[in-house]
Amino acid sequence: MKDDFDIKDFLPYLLNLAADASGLEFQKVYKDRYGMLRTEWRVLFHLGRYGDMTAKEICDRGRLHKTKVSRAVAALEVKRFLTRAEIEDDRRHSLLSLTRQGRAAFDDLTDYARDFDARFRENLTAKEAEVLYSALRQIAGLETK
Amino acid sequence: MKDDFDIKDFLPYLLNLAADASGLEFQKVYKDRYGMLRTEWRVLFHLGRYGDMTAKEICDRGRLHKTKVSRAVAALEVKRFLTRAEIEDDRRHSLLSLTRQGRAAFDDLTDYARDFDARFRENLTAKEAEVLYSALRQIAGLETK
DNA sequence: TGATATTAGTTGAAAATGTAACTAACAAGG
DNA sequence: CCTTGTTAGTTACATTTTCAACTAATATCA
Repeated sequence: MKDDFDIKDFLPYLLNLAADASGLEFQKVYKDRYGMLRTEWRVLFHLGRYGDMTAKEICDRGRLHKTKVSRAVAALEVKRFLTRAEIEDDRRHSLLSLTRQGRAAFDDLTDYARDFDARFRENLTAKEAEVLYSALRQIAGLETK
Repeated sequence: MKDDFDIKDFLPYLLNLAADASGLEFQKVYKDRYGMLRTEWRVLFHLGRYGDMTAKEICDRGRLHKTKVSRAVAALEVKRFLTRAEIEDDRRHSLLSLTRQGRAAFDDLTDYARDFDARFRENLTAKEAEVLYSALRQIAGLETK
């Protein structure tokens, strides 16, 4: 029959609902505690986890458009979560580093994220978690690692 | 160790990446073929699949905010994909119905969505698909059906 | 029945996002 | 060097989303 297809089984739709639902709780945390936007949290995370880098590197690693990163970096700078340092031999870009305050926020949010993820995994068997995460990575276009 | 947690394993992040990636191809279809926005497609789908209903019902079923639905309905009406009919005994709301054109767009897009989903499932075993879809439904807060 | 509350839907302003055009610095070939 | 092209990042503008306030219709209940 033709009308048996339901949007609730349509993968992109389901993924969107799940992404929205799962992100809500965490969003409240970085928003309420630090007044950050999603992109700001992502930029903060990349610097905290992988060390100082340029905006370009964040774009590439985080699959973020340069205008988004540019604005997030500017906002994080105003809020004193990061600083920029000119790079001597190429003044087109600069190296971004977390401030002490930025590092503290990163630690706090990362703790929260880790707990959140662990809590979620408790509802799954090891096998299920493996299937879920690996499928998501594949859909997201991340190498299966 | 403290720094072993990676954002790429963080569920909300992974879900967002996957949702974006999976939605891209389909977005092009409803956008290019029918000039629709995401919310417009969703509204169209609900009417096509579940029959005539009010904007309020679409909000509830689709978990959409009323302002989004209001604007989507207005846009779909302008494009002649749906019509409104006053409800006699309660003139606060009206019953929305697809036009012939709206129905045709629904059929076309639904065919596409069904194929898309089938194509994706080909990469998974039955067991894997079951785990993935059921986990997503759970995260999304949909009853396990 | 008349005051108050609730519901469906709309509208306007503010915030966020996406797109394209732009600047400044460097690179490369002649 | 000097024209042309590329790269990093910013800015401006249009489109979307979000939030709060609003209107109109109905419900509630003293």
